[in-house]
Amino acid sequence: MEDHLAQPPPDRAFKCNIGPEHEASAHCDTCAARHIGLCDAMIDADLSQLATVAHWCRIPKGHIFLAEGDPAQNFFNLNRGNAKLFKNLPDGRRQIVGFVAAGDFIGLAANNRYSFTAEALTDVRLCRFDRAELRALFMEFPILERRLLEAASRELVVAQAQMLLLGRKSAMERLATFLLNGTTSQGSRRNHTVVTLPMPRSDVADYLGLTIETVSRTLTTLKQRHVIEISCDYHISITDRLTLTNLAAGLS
Amino acid sequence: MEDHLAQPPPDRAFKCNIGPEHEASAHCDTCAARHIGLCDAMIDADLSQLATVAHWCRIPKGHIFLAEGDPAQNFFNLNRGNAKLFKNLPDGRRQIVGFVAAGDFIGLAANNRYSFTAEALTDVRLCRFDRAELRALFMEFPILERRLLEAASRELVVAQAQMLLLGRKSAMERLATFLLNGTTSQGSRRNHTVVTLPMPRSDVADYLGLTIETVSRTLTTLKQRHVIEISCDYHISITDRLTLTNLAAGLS
DNA sequence: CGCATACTTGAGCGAAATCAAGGCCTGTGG
DNA sequence: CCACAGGCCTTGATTTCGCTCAAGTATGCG
Repeated sequence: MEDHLAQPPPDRAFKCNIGPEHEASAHCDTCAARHIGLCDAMIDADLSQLATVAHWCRIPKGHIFLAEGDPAQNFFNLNRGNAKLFKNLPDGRRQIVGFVAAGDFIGLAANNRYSFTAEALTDVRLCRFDRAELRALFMEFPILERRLLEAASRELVVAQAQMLLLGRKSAMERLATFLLNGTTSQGSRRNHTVVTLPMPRSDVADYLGLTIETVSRTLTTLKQRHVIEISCDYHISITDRLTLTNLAAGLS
Repeated sequence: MEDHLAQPPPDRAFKCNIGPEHEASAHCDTCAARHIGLCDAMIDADLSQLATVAHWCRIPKGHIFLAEGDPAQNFFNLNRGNAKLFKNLPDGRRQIVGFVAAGDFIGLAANNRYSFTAEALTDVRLCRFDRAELRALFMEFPILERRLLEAASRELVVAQAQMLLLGRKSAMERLATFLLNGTTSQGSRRNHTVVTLPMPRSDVADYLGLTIETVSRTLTTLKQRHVIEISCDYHISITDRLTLTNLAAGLS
């Protein structure tokens, strides 16, 4: 009956990797320019100014680089790889609140302290921005703020769709929705679209508010109904998109 | 088996109330200045410029003033009253993604089209801003964008907490969390805090991803355990905050 | 080879949904 | 004034979907 709530997750010793000792060496100009999504807007501006506040770092797979409750000092832009963002309950239950891919920002949803923990799903490269320094830069390049506002708006839309999923959809509807979402970003041809999951079943379960057993059983059912095919655990091909779409909306 | 998804909700005829015919009459200077939360920041600026793009309107209780799927042309700041924001599934299942009170923005979570429907819980007064006009104003007052970014960040934090609730918490934990959240904004003294719910049980259920029966049963249990007292349906007083806090975290 | 990790499958259970009935309040109309 | 209808809430009985517990299988690695 002890209070686990305020405790940091177990294996965040790695956090030192984005501490001062690793970052003084190399500012990431290309990353800063390319991945903060401002190439076009700042084409005439002095990009070196942005580069001065951007520091790159690499996070190995499985490591936590940002913990719920920590002071929100940094702001990240994921450059390469995938990461998951999650919240925990004292007894270990976990909810993944989002997955991030290349180009995504991490830390928008932070005022004083981070509201979630971030863990690398693959080896990850990211740009770190000090929030205070970035804020100073906002003065000079207000367009920066606009981009972040747009990103936050998109995240809010996604979050609301996820609330509908978690609050009202059945296990089958959740899986169908999840699989379809995985295709939109990766060339959505009619049929035989391949969804690549960069995460194990346990993360799918924690994202959809289910258990791994239910995820597994539901995927098996979809397989038996010839809606999907599972080549290996991380590659699922959609063979009947129409049925999957109907299932996602709860129409069958 | 028809497609209800794209259809607007039934009773949004009222939307005309925020159409051109009602708004030419009175620009809401005080509202624009006071409620966009910029008094301090724009103290030296020409507030009339903001007022030129702000139009007030009144929405009677129960009416929908913004529908999921509609082009996101406007942006609102709620001035008085309460509203609920929700998403529907084709078969009628509903998820409330948020409640808004005085001072809150509506429409941050919109890129091209609104991602939810908004309905007045009480008589509502709000400021409407045309997004295009507002965007022009951003050029002059970049601080505006900063405020919106901060608001969006806060909303994201709340949304993520709600995902944890919907995905992983039990009915009792959901209700306890909900009641406690209701107190933070309204003077949270130790005990005997009164939570005023501006919405019926059905909305609580739709917000927490439960049925009205489960909400009712759970509240009854809390009453029987002397954790809360229900004077009337819309006024719940918390008599044992410690127990409620433990219940919210799943500790008992 | 043994072990660990991840996934699948089955049996049984339980929390919340569903179905159904009844109470309480408000407003309306005879 | 009462009768009645319609919301809204509560309570009870039953069902069900997904969870828990428990094997069992496949794959990768030292």
